Amino acid sequence: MSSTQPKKERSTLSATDWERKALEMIAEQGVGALAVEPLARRMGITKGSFYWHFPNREALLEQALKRWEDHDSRNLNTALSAIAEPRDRLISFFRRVGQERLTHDVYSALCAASHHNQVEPVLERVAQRRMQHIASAFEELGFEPERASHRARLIYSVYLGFLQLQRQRQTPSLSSQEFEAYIDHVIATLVPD
Amino acid sequence: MSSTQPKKERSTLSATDWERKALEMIAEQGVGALAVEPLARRMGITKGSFYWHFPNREALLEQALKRWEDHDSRNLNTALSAIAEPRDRLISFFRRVGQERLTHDVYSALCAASHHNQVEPVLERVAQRRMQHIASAFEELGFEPERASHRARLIYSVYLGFLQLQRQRQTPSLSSQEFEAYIDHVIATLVPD
DNA sequence: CAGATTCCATACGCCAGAGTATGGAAAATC
DNA sequence: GATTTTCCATACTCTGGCGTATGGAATCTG
Repeated sequence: MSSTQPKKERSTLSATDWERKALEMIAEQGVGALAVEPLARRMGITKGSFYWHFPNREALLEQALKRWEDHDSRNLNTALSAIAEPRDRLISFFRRVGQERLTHDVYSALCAASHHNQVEPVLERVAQRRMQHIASAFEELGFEPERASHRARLIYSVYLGFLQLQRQRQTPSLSSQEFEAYIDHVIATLVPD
Repeated sequence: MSSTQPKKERSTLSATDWERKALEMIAEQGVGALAVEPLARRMGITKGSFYWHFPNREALLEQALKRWEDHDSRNLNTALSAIAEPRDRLISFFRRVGQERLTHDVYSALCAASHHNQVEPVLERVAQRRMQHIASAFEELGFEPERASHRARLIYSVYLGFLQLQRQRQTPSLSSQEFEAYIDHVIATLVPD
């Protein structure tokens, strides 16, 4: 499928096409399932193409992870600058769990592969950035630094645990009102009025 | 089968020996790394032995998981009956994170493999039991059922998120006072006085 | 002590995925 | 329009783990 729209008849693939599909596979089946031949099959092509664009499997994963991390990082910054009120920022953090499905699924899959050499540093940076984001919101709310960082770690743990329960299919569907009630309880418990 | 200690010179292996080593491997390297030949090498033996005790790899994993789950289930019940005061039960839940290292590491590894066919049902049952345990403690504290189950889910998420951060080596060492301060914050925030 | 049983070693066949080598068709370039 | 470049197909080799087949030594049993 031509992602751009010049009249190409042979519709050739680019490296970023591979990276995007790679992220899809990671989201659906995990990092371990990201194999060259299955991925090629899924794209209706053979691995001859793959090894023209990438030196090896490792390079693909590297690029895909970078792409994902960059996207996530930008997301965080725009979300941070969009909402002035720190309390609203925190609330939006919880409510945002339902949005950006692919991004969250990828993150969830990465968490499940946290021991992987290439995944580990990515997870570390992302978690650090996000927790920092939350902690500074609490500082704006008047928490002293240590207390703010504790609360940030606590809240981020809640998020990670939620992803885990979601992987286990032990969480109410995101659109249900059972879910809404739970979120309300979380906010009431963890975000000061 | 004498798993007792009669004077045996040839020191033959039993199925439970394999299961125990399997749990060690899972704890250290994850479910995916539980392979027959590497496991046999690790035990200083060949897989000829393995396939005498088990029909296949799947059976080993099944047995090992059952062993782990039974152990965990007993642990929960004794912990439940040992402490009368519900508030103390909750606090002990958090403080217990440092103990029973192997059991926790196994659970953490299982979480990382939550999509695995054989692992999934185990995780589901274990999480259900534990959350139920927490929820009933909150009911004893006067929470109405829905609120109690919400709080239980929240607390269990904190625990799961903690395990995740631990896998990422982004958690202060369990013996540090930084960790103690964090635990205190968690208890103060989530457990009513 | 002869035979049966238990436990393990060795040697195989099988399969999936990684990476390589090479060729070829289409498109771009001159 | 001839050549070069781009992109992909095909056909290999190689590696690691699964499962099987068979034999052999130790141990138990009658």
